Amino acid sequence: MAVHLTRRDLDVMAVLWELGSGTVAEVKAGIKDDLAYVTVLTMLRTLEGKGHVRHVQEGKAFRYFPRLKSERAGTGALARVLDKMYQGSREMLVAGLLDDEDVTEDELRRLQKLIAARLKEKRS
Amino acid sequence: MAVHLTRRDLDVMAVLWELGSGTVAEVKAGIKDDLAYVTVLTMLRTLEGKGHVRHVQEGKAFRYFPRLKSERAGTGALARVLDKMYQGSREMLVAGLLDDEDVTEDELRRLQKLIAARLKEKRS
DNA sequence: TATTAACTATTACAAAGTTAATAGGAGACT
DNA sequence: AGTCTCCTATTAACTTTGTAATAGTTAATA
Repeated sequence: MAVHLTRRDLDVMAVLWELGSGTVAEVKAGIKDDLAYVTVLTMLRTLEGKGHVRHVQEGKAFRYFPRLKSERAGTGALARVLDKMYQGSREMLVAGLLDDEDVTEDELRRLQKLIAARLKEKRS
Repeated sequence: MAVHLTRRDLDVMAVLWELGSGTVAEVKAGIKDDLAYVTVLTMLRTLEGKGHVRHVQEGKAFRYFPRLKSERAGTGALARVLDKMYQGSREMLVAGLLDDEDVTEDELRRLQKLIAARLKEKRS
C-alpha cells in the first residue's frame, strides 16, 4: 500500500533521515518553522502511531528512529508526481528536473553514467 | 510561494491537464473513485477559490480550465520530494526512478539523449 | 403549463491534520 | 527540602480536507 505522508510528517521524517535519529529537541531544531516543543513531540508520537518511527529511552529523553526508509516513501511520492503531473512519463519528469538552472555539467555526466550502468544491466 | 495540492486537488487537476478542460461531469468521469457529482463540483469550486482553475459558462453548465500549469505544480511537488526524500540529490532521485522494473531499454536511451542535449547546451 | 432532467448553490458534517496549553515526573542545583 | 529545568503525557482547540444531502435554477419536453 502506498505510504502517504503529510506535509509535517515529511518535515519530521526528513530530519530523521538526515540525522539518522533524533530527540524531540533535535528534530525541532531541524525543522525550519519554529514550532513548540510539544508540537514536535505530538508529531513524533503520531508518526510512531502510524509505525513510521520508533523510539528508545536515552537518559530522560526519547530518541526517535525512522522505521520507514526514505526510498520507500520517496518512490511512493514520486510515483504520484509521475502519474498525475507528468502523465506517467519518466522522461518528462527528468526533463522537468533538469530544467533547474543550477544543474552542473558534472551532475549531468554522473547521470549519464548512472543510466549507462542501467543499460548495461538491462542487456545482461 | 510553493503550490501545494492535496490528494483530491491533484486528482481533479490531473484530469483537467489531461483533457485541457472539463465540465463537472467530465471530471467526475475522469476520476477513478466514484464520487458524487456535487462532490466534484465542490472540489472544482474549492480549486477555483484557490485560483487554480477558472470556468466559463457553456450552455447551462460550467466548463473548467486549469490555470495552474502542470509543470509548475510538478516542479513544486518534485522539489519537495527531492529535498525531503533524496536530500536534494537529483541523482538519487533519478536512481530511484529508474529502479522500476518496467523501464525499457528504449526509454533509457532516450534519457541519455535528453541528458546529452542538456550537456551540449551547458557547454555552449 | 406541468414535469423532468441536468446543472449550480448552499449548507453540513465527519475525519484528518496542525498546533499548543497545561499538567506531571525526575534529575540537577541551591 | 525546595526550586528549577528539561522531559513526556494528556487534552483540546482550531483548521483543512473530503464527501454529500438538499435546495434552487433553467431549459427542454410531454
